[in-house]
Amino acid sequence: MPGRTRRPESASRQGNSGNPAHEPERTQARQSILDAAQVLFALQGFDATSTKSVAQEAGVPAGLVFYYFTSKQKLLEDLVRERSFLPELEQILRSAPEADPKQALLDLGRRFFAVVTRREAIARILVRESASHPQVAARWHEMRESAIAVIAEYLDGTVARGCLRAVKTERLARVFLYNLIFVALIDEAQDPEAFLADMVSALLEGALPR
Amino acid sequence: MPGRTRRPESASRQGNSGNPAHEPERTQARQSILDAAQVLFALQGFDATSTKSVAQEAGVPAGLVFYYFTSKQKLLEDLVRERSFLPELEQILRSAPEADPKQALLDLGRRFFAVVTRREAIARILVRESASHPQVAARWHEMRESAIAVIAEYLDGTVARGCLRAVKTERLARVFLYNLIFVALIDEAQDPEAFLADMVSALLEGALPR
Amino acid sequence: MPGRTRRPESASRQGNSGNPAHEPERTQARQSILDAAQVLFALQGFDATSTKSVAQEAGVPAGLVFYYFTSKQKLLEDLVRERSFLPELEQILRSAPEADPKQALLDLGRRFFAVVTRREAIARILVRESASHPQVAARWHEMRESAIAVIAEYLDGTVARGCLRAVKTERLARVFLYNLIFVALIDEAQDPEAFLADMVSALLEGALPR
Amino acid sequence: MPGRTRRPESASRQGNSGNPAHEPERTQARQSILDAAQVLFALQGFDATSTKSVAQEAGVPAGLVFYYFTSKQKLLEDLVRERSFLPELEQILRSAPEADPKQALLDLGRRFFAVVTRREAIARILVRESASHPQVAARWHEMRESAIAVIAEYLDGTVARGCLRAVKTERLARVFLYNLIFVALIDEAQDPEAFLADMVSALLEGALPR
DNA sequence: TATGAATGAGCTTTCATTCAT
DNA sequence: AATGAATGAAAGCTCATTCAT
Repeated sequence: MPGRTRRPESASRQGNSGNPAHEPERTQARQSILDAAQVLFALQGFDATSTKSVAQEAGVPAGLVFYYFTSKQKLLEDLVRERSFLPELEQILRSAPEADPKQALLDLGRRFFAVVTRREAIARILVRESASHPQVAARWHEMRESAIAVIAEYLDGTVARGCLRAVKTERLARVFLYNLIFVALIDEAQDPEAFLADMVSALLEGALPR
Repeated sequence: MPGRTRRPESASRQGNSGNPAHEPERTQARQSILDAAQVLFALQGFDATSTKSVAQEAGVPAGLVFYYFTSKQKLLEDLVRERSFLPELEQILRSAPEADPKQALLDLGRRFFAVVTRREAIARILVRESASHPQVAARWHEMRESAIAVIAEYLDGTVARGCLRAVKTERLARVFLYNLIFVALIDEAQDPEAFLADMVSALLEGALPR
Repeated sequence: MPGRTRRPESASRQGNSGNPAHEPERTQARQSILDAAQVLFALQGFDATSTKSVAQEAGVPAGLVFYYFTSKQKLLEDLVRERSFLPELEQILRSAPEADPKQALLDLGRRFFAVVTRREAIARILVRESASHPQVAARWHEMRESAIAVIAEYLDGTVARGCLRAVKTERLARVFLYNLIFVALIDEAQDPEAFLADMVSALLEGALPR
Repeated sequence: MPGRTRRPESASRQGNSGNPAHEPERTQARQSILDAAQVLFALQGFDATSTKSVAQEAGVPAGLVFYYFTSKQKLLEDLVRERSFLPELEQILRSAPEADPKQALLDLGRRFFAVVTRREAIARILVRESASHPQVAARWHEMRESAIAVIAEYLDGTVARGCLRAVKTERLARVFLYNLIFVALIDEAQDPEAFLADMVSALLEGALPR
């Protein structure tokens, strides 16, 4: 299981090249540790993952974990800080088409699923460790609220254009996102696409007879 | 903090009388251990709670935990099995009034919040430990699906009476419940009552212009 | 080096028999750990002695050290508390003969050397670890002051009987004890008996011409 | 707290000019390390002080400690060798006035206290680490014996001048010094000046009735 | 000459679990 | 049926030391 060659999504995500290589964030070994921690914390949980197993999975000596991160706790915090997918999420939600609301919401939902799928490990860590780690909870909260703000902003525009009634857009965005999160990370039995379609219909059309 | 006399909600919940009193399930000490585990697992998480601290909080000798539950793992499983609030939840959701849909959904939501608040510890354990413990995940899943079934059943009646359009009631119930769970157990910053009102409006009236 | 059978000075020192054997202080294993700690701390110092080596030298499993003493620090504190030789020292200093002052002081000195030699390990620990451990420093201080008080008390009697000039007896006792301690525990190159004789002469007769 | 610019008493103490400036002993960084080690070893003890913290306190890169001293052990040995205050002590004890014995001893005592106070850190290291480090013990022993020799030499002169009885001057000097050391470095509760006065009186006048 | 990243052995401590009584 | 003393594996973390540059 410990693989020396696999490194999922770290190197590619860094776009800022050109700075001196001795910036700690750029060390190969450090990234390997973050990669390993990401996988193992998501899979087994923070408490059930030993720092030794992280080092092993990363293919580095055990002492290096503490050399780079000081403590296991800080490893987690640095992980959720540096591997946050909030920028990615905001960017992808912002580029929503100005199409009709239904298509737009479906599109937003699919983009959300895409990001969460790509960054599933870190997303699961956020959900799971929030209960024990205030710092993680803060990130998790920030991420939700930011996403809701972006979605609400889009809805505001739609309302302004007369395509939507003057509903409480923040609340609508919240309900929308809660359901996306639930399906993506908590209730895994649901088919995301089908659920998304039905949810969007429900939210747009309402259940009351017209 | 460890109290010898406090035993919140255990004894009263057992309705099965008639069986021999020396059945282990009915032992006072056993119940104390479950009570303590419930509180500590919810507060600190399963991994971060030692069996010793459970025994201490329960006011029983340390060996008794393993006498009654064989292993820490089994203590958790027995806990979520015996302290399930599914019956309570089903009963309270079933007694929904036949009033108009809006009032009914608001009522259902409030009842749900009431049950979850009363059984908060066990609810948090279900959410938190699902990721690591398939047995817990199964209970957690069963609980959601059962509640959704009850709510959908009610909605079916409403549709039959012509008070609601012929929507996919199971999906509507699911969206409804997901949001309740999210607000009750995950996003604690939200005011449940206000959120509930807006969510119900959204689901019933739809966002599209009429 | 680890000996299973050697247990220097513990069992013999306990005179209070008759109490239930499950008093922790009386456990054989616990005493073995204290014995081992006493030897190793004296020999290598507290910091340089691992709890594992203490357990090994005591012939008990490593976990037992923490079962009985909670922490390495507490092991040291319990050690200097339970193995204090203050009572022994006070008793032996009190039984000073009423003979002439010179013989009495020589006698006191020899008794002191005898006690310190018999309890050398713990005495060295007191001296050595005082710098880092306030609790040990407190014991060490208490021991000195108590011994000084006993000696001064004797000198007071001698002064009252006219055998000594009305000197500051507490100071004289202090000077006397400081030298004894120095020779017994710090400057090991000195021959105690010869040093004692000369010191007593000096203190009694004075260096000034008469 | 770690100061880059503070360097208490090192540079000034080196009187040996004329040798090539690139002798390691004269490096600024090397002296900073010795300064830091002196402070930290005295404060926390050798074992409890990490080489990293020494480098940090000295404001030099961690690797430099081993570059200059090879090992932590050797750092200690070089420290007590190079920072010995024996020359200082001998010089100051030698310049004793030829006044009457009482004044002379009081003066010697005060000078001793002055030197030890000024070089307190190194003095504490000598006392504390002697038990574990033979090399340190040797220095500590040498220092005592040298001081005793100087004092005894003075006393010999006094005896020759008829100001003192023909006592064993080496022994008298030893008792005198032991007490000074004890008060200066071990029993910190004592007021040095008052203790000194009483001790000198005791040693000169004797306790026996005249 | 000087540096700081890297290493791994070893430390203290915790804890689920066992078992004699 | 019930207990708590006992165990040892494993955890997080520290640190003297090395070495490529």
